[in-house]
Amino acid sequence: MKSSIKPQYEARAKIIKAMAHPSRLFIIEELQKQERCVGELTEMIGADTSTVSKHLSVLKNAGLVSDEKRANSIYYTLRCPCIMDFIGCVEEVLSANAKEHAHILKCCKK
Amino acid sequence: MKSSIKPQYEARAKIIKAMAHPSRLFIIEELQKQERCVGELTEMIGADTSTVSKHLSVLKNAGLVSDEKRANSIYYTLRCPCIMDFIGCVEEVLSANAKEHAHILKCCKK
DNA sequence: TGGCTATATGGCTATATTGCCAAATAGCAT
DNA sequence: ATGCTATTTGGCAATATAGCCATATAGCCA
Repeated sequence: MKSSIKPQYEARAKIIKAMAHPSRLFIIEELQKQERCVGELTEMIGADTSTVSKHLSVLKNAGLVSDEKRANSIYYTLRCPCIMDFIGCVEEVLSANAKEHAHILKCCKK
Repeated sequence: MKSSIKPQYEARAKIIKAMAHPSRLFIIEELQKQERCVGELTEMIGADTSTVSKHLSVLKNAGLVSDEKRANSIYYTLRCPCIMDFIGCVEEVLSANAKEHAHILKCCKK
């Protein structure tokens, strides 16, 4: 890969990697509905607070969410709602995979 | 996170994780333009053939590409072009990040 | 068949990620 | 100031990923 374009792919990969975790996908989807503080997300996910906090810092570091201090909590917001379109595409892949799998099963059964 | 929906997030994360690597993003983008065999991609990326082959198997395993043997090469194709829309969204995030960074620099300079 | 080309796999090491606990920090309230 | 609540950070062990080399496999061709 030409070294001139490599950094661009690395930058993209960094963002995508930030989304590539079940809990972080959950957070993204939840924040698309409404802003949430760490405690709320922690309870929904059911992991240690420190774990959720670290997930949020990964998302923030990638620029996917932003945070705002209010009262004595920190509220997180999704910065780029277009990300949700992508989830739709991922679902398409999943259902295509499921369809193919069913097809293979059907063919082998006879 | 409710255990009933957890598998869904895991399935999505698996697909996204398959894309979360510079070389694999490069492959996805290249295959969107045209199908390619392992040797061609290997040369473009500039890594060991085995490395590229493993990247392709990750993408195939996630259902993102499919392969077809022809002559004495194996040609890979992108299965879900909608993935490219997502790259556009990632670019939006990147440029928003860059803009914010520039903004912060500007504010601190005075 | 035997050799050749293209691709995949096994094995290994280096590195990165995850998730918990414990401890630090920050801000509000008394 | 002191304590309380919310969040972050450091440290650690378990696991996963990346990339190379060497080796295996598969199909074409003489």
